[in-house]
Amino acid sequence: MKKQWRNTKTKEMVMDVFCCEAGALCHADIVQRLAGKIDRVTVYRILQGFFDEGVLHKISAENGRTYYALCRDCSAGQHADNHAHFYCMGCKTVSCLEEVAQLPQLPQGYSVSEASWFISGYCPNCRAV
Amino acid sequence: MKKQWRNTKTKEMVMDVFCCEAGALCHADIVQRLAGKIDRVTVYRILQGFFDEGVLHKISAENGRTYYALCRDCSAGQHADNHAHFYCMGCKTVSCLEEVAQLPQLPQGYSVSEASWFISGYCPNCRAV
DNA sequence: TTTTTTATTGCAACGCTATTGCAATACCGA
DNA sequence: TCGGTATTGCAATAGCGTTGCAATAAAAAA
Repeated sequence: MKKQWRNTKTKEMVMDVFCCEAGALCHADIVQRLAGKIDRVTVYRILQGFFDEGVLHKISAENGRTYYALCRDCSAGQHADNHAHFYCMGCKTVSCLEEVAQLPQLPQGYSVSEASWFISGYCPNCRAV
Repeated sequence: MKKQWRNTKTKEMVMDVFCCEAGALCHADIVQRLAGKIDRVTVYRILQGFFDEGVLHKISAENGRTYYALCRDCSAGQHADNHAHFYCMGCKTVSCLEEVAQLPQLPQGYSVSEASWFISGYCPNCRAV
């Protein structure tokens, strides 16, 4: 049986952080922005919860950290996380590249459950400097 | 100044493991196969060393672990690691899909330093079961 | 071959990200 | 308002990887 979802102040705070931010955020980002207000373990659980609800999507970065970003183009129920994610080595941020989306063409016999496309480099801003 | 590369028994053992294996291996895989013969820290350093030499390429899996695989299609000096990597949820192995290779088409202004394409699902063997 | 130089190894301790158990607290429906 | 239960905070633990250092061994020099 699925757990009942409950709205709480802590969840609201975390969601606010995401709404004020353009890119993707990792656990440490959230904790830092809400320093002293929420326990770090709670942040882990809330992020996982939002992910389970389909509100955030999850991005495993090369640095071992997990980033989360608001789902924008996800149609009701369907979780469309098939776009690329970009890590800028200049400003050290992770962002979604909605434009870069591609489903892989696998050899015969394979079945795909998830695909992630992770790119690192410099974003237009940092490259110019 | 670059360090001098030295051939040792331990490195040979690690390389043998890769040569006997089709897919990619993570640190724990190597340690397990060489249980009691090499220290775990040494394995980390040897893997990093082989990577620096361009003999192995590195794969960051979604599970947070780092896998390594022999470079096969890499022409001299050039490290061509632009193919996709596949994690089979059945046999829990990581393999290289040399056939699935694609350079990302990024929006104007971005510069790419690295790109990784990670797919999980079921391989032909495990799917059939 | 013997000596010298220095890369490499093993061991112990540490760092970072994330998870689990549990008692106390706060939501939400009745 | 009340009661069941999801949620929170705290402490402890787990997993993967790194660092420091003394001892060892490979390759170059004598």
